[in-house]
Amino acid sequence: MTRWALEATDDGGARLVGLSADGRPEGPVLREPDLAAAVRSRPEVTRWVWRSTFGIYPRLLAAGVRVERCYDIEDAESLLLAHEGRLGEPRSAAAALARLRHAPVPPDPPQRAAEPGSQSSLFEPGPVPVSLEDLLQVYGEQLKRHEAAAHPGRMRLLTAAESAGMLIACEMNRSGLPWSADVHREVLTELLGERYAGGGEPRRLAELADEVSAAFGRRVRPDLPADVVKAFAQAGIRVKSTRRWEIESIDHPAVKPLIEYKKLYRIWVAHGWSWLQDWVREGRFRPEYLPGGTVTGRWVTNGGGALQIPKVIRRAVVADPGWKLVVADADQMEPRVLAAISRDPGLMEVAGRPGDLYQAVSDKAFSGDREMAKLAVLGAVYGQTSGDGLKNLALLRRRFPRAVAYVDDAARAGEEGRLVRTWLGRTCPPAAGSGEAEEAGIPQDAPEPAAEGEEGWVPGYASTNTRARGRFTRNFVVQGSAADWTLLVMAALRRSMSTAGLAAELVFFQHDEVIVHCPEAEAPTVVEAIRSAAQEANRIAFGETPVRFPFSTAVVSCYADAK
DNA sequence: AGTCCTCACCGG
DNA sequence: AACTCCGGTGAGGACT
Repeated sequence: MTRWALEATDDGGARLVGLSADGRPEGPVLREPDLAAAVRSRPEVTRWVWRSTFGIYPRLLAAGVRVERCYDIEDAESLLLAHEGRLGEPRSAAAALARLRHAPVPPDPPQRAAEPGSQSSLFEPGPVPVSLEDLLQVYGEQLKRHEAAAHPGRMRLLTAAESAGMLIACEMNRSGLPWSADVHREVLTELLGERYAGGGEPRRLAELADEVSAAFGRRVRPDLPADVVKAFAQAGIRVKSTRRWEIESIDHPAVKPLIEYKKLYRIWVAHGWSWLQDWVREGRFRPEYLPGGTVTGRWVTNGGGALQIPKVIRRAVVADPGWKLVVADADQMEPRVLAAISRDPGLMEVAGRPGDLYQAVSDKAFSGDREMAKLAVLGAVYGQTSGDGLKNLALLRRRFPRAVAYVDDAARAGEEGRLVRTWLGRTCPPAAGSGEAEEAGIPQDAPEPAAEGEEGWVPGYASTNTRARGRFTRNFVVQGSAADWTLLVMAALRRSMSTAGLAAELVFFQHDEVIVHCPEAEAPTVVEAIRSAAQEANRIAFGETPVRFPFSTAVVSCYADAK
């Protein structure tokens, strides 16, 4: 393993130095005039240590230089701070350095929102410059902090994996997802009808709005929930909201066109012609991926809604001529992850059988009722607390006691305000008094309300917010450990495709699903690479267990044909 | 005019 | 049968 530290200078050059095994500089800091050339001329370097992947790697990619591995100091700082339970401390390299020197800690620079078509990074370099020498102080300290983690080996794996994720995200941000604007427009016209001049609703939406109004006997705007609720009330039907699941069972002539309107309206506003205009250039949709953008470690995208592409719009994702899309998604990832992290013997055995996992669970505990088994498993993971879920959960607990105890423990830890960690050590911050955690989407304890006041409050039981936090941490250990695992899969897949010298590129990633764009001849190799990456990630993350992580793969020209 | 909130949909 | 977990998105409207 050859490691070098790298800093981009303002004039397009680089300062860089080789590192010893313990992360200390070996020899003098070199100065080179060209950043990309400095990296390209050192193919023996297997890991580049730098302040921020998003701050430097896009420049290398633009010059045609890819790197094998990296270590992202600011990302590692985030993960380490969370692991140490230090919620809300600034994560920048400058802040880390200031803490090291007991100096005033600068706040993080604000995040900039993505603009359509922009190639810029989410995190601009901070306002406080940090020299390469200072950066290496922070790096050395971070290496020590890994050793103080609950499981040092897993923590090292976590920061390495997420650094790999940063490389992959930059590469995907650059390559983009193959997108046929012509097919997209065909789909839109088919669904929505022609657009009227002036940018108003397309024909089909206008017709549906008229049908809704006719059914109510007065002018109703279907895109205004308050208007719809009022219209139903005047028709003698009380509804609390206009959500589809609430109104679809109502016997009223307005319901059918209303539901159709909502579905199409959504496509029009979120993935219509203006989306196409904003986000698709030269046959590629380029969202900005951000690894670890959520508390659980799932990625988010910034702009373009790449993780919410409606199924009907997937017809627009079309491979280049002579190329294919390899679409792969992990089968029942979350219960398999629960088996691996809880080490429940029964669930591991079930997750090691070939074939459908929910069927296997149902054969073992639910007399062959697959739907019931699936609901029970998902209920355990999501914290379902009512209805048939509870009854099914009892059955699940009898057959798979360790698995259910694992998520129950996570829920209790969350309710008690303790730190909760994924398998690799990504940490859910404890409940805190400030509003900071709540802004990050983590349910927080609130002051206990008066006993008489709150509906459903029972003396001696946890408050609504505490229970919400329990559900959150219950889900966190499974969803977050699954995110750990997929990160390792992505890293292994990227490396094996690169080692094999393929032209194949990762072009899409969505929680448990990945798309590789490759020349047709490479497709079988890519399919096999995905299979072995899943195996490798399984072994590295969880060690030797009977649990299997199969992927369903499809080699297609169009994403919509994958399922 | 700009900011924040609610609603309801999309995806996993 | 109910709408539990994690997010992004845009429109409309209330507010400053």
